[in-house]
Amino acid sequence: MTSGTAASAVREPAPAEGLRARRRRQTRAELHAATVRLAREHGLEHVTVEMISKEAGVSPRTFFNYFRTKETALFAWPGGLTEAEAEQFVSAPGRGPDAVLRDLGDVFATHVDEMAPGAGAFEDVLALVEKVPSALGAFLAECDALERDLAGAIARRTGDAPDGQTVALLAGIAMTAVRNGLMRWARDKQHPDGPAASVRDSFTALRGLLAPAYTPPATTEREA
Amino acid sequence: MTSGTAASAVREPAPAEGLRARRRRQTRAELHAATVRLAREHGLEHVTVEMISKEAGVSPRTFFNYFRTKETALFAWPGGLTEAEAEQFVSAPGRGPDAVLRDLGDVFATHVDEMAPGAGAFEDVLALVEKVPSALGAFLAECDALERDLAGAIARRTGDAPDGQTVALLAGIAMTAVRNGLMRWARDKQHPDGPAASVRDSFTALRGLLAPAYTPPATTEREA
DNA sequence: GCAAAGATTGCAGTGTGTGCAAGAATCTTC
DNA sequence: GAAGATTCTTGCACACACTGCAATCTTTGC
Repeated sequence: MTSGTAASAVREPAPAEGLRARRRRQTRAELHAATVRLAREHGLEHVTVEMISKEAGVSPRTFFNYFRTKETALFAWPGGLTEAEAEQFVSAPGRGPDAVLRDLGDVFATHVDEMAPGAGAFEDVLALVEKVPSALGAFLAECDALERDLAGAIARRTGDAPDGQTVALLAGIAMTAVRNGLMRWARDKQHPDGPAASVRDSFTALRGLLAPAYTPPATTEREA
Repeated sequence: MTSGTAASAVREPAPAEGLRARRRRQTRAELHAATVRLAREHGLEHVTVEMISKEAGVSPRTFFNYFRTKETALFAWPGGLTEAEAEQFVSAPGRGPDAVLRDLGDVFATHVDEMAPGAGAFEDVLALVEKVPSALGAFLAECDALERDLAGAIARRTGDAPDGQTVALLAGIAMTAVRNGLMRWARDKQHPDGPAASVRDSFTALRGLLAPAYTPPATTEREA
């Protein structure tokens, strides 16, 4: 898959991404995939870095050029949101908490959707997070990094200082909803529609919880 | 410090706590203290389990009978709230989100206050959490455990199911405020009153954020 | 082409974390 | 109080995680 057939420059003049960067991205993805696959099969505690790197076709030493630990290799989602996702969110109208949370629900729902195409591996990773303490720590650290990114985006949208208290709290609350949605889905599988629906559900519940006076109008509708 | 002078049984009939449990609790505390002290002095990455155990007067092997890793030894706060704290919170009046969050602010403010008597070590540990990735993971995992405990208490108070969505979200939001208060205090040292005041502040900001229609009475001195 | 920059790898070495079994301290029961 | 059951400590051995260094090879920029 994705192999051979060096496509002659038809539509891809490789603008800023050299061959080097491409390969690097690829081996990283391969290491991640190998980690998840093996953890799924044998349980993370019985998977060694040696196995992973062999499975991915690189040396054990190389593994550590890509991931600090076995656990961090479980999570491949990029450091934060896409350029596009962030831009869309930032430039959306409304800067009150409710509007921000509404849009964040959308953003993360689509984000999760794109992130879990097969969803098979995603599911297993989340199950692992609940089971293995070290995996939990890595997962939460990853969430924390995402939260910081998120705070930046929120600040850009509301015009607040990036390190302000309000911004940080909003980001934290949003990530709480994301985690809640993901974990509930992984545990109860109560949303056959997939994790994205579960995340969206958590955001809805969150907004309902926060402003009982408001009771936002049935979601769905975009405010001008 | 804390050495010698085996106090003859004057006022301590040791009702339900045997000598064994007492010693166990003590060496645990000593290992924790040694870890923090050494990490503060040399930086966590340069502290080995061997150093810690030597400092605490036990064998390296014994260290692992108490803590799974070096990092977890940084955090000594017990698994959750005190019996008393929990009881008081559970039986307080009001079961809406705002009332719950208000009381949780109080609970955690006092909890943090009791936890950080000297506050010297506490401060360093939080600074470490921001600096060392592995420490961050351990810290967040610890917070997660506390969050689960908290969910139980909230459920007892509101009468909801302990694993319900609303309960989980409330607990997550509350822990977000706690973390925010602690980290902001450790970073900016903007609250000379100590971490408890900072945590309280975060809860106030959170409640103000959630229900803008409410605008809880006063308590805010400053605005961003 | 050629030189700078970057990636992979082997090797050696430190440190983490676990299973096991022997020994010492504490608790139980009579 | 003394024997016996628990529990804690510790040393030992071992697998594995992770790092620094230096050699080698590939990509890149000129």
